[in-house]
Amino acid sequence: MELSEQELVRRKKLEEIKALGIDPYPADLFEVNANSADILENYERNKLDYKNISIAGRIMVLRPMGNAAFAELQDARGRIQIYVKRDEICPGEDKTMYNTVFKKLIDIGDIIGVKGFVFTTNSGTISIHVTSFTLLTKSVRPLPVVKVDSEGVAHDVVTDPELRYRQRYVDLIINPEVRNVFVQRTIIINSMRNFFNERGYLEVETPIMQPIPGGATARPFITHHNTLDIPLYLRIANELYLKRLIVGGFDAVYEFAKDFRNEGMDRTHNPEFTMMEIYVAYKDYEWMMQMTEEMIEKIAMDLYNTTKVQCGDNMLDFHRPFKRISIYDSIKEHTGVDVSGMTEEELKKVCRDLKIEVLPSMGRGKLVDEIFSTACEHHYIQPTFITDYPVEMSPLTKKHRSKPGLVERFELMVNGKELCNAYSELNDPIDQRARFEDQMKLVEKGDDEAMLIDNDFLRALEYGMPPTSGMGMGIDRLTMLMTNSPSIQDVIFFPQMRPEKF
RNA sequence: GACUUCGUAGCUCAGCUGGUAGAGCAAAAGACUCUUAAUCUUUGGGUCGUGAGUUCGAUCCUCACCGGGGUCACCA
Repeated sequence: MELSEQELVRRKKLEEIKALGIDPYPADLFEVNANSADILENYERNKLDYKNISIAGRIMVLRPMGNAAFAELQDARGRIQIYVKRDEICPGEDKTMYNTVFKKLIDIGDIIGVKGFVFTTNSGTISIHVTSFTLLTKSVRPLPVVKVDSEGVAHDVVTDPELRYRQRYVDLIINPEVRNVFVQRTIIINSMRNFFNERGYLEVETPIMQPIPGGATARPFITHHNTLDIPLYLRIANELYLKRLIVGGFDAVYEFAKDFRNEGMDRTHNPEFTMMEIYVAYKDYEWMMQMTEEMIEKIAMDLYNTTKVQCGDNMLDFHRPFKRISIYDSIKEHTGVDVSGMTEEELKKVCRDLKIEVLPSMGRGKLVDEIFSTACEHHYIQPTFITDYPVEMSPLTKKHRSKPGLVERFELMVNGKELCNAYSELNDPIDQRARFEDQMKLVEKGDDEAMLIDNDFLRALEYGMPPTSGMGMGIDRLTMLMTNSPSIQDVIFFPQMRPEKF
């Protein structure tokens, strides 16, 4: 690997630092008793508390001016200006620490610790007057420099997605709003977790490697266990395992699950993604709809203290209750066609009229799903529950209590996209076996994503699962909505990419 | 997987109907003890993504490949 001019210079500085007897990567802890945000917020009110502070961070800007210098230090909470005066840090005859170490050997990107006191400069900037500093880490690779002018306009912002996603650490250092998106992601997850825990629901963990990939229709990743000498699949969902736990007697379980689907990647799909699934016994999908809207409203409040969230050009409002419409009514509303009583052939004609490609492997359920996706889905900007799907596209869902041919299922649409999927869970083991067998027929027709029979799951249902409602929500997509991020890559720290060549 | 578009200094970007490249920041040397996109003087830094072809000559045109983005397909 050939080094650039600047990398060579920094390595040379590293040697000079060592030659001066300074360890560029010291082992000693550096005691920190302050942070940038706290100082900027509270110094004016509480000046006495900031006479003797110790703070550490990365140097982002250097403004040397002869025998004094200003610099900006970035810590986990923000940035603060420091003021380094030669005769202050070098009170004696030996001015090496300032003239050589600080002015010549310290670079943008280096991590230092400083001790001193807070003051306000003549031009009104709260700053740290440094009395001593310690090099904590020498950086040997030049950091992209983004400068912000007095009007707050950033210059030379690094927007190159390749650099941002491959070197997320750099993205996080130089683009402060990126950190915030990920902090908000964690707030969302914590908000959800608190919501469930307050209700006494149990957070659990279930297998990621599964012998039969079930609970969803998707192509799985396959791996191999050497000792057992069997194929194992990375889970596409954890639904069937959580339901086994309901059979086992837990009355409410949930899991934030990493799921894996071996399919295309785009702005809304990453091969590994996070899904929250929850199952609550003795409830139905009507109850689950209410819980879902309550939970999402709370998440918005926890994030922004309002139910209104800007997302692209749309102002979303998560104020309860959300609108509800059945999938057939929705199709009727947006196409003028009543598909509720149609046969497979009639549905295929509707698809062709809407210029939807019809494949032989498509059954009734798939056709209705295609019609809805094409003609209706994008209309639902404000949160809307779509309810009562055809039985053919919902093999794990209980048949509707009053509408023949339908199941008790809802999906929540927001900003024209599906955000969650939920239903009254099918707990009739005989019916469940028949549904699996129908899925096998789809497999024979060429549908390589249809579900496989899970005999152990059926055995569990035979022991009896109480009436249960379950719901799954895409955490990445929820975070995209809530943080106004147009790409899933902006809400996953390390999105999947083709390996880089070095 | 298909189509489309992009790849020039550490970073952000110019450039050329084809004559082997410029700026700002960053870097180096010097000046400067309240700067804040600090300023001033000087200097260095590039096999123009990789490979092939066309041409007297390619960063520019053609093809292939590598990597990224977008649209579509598949899906959540």
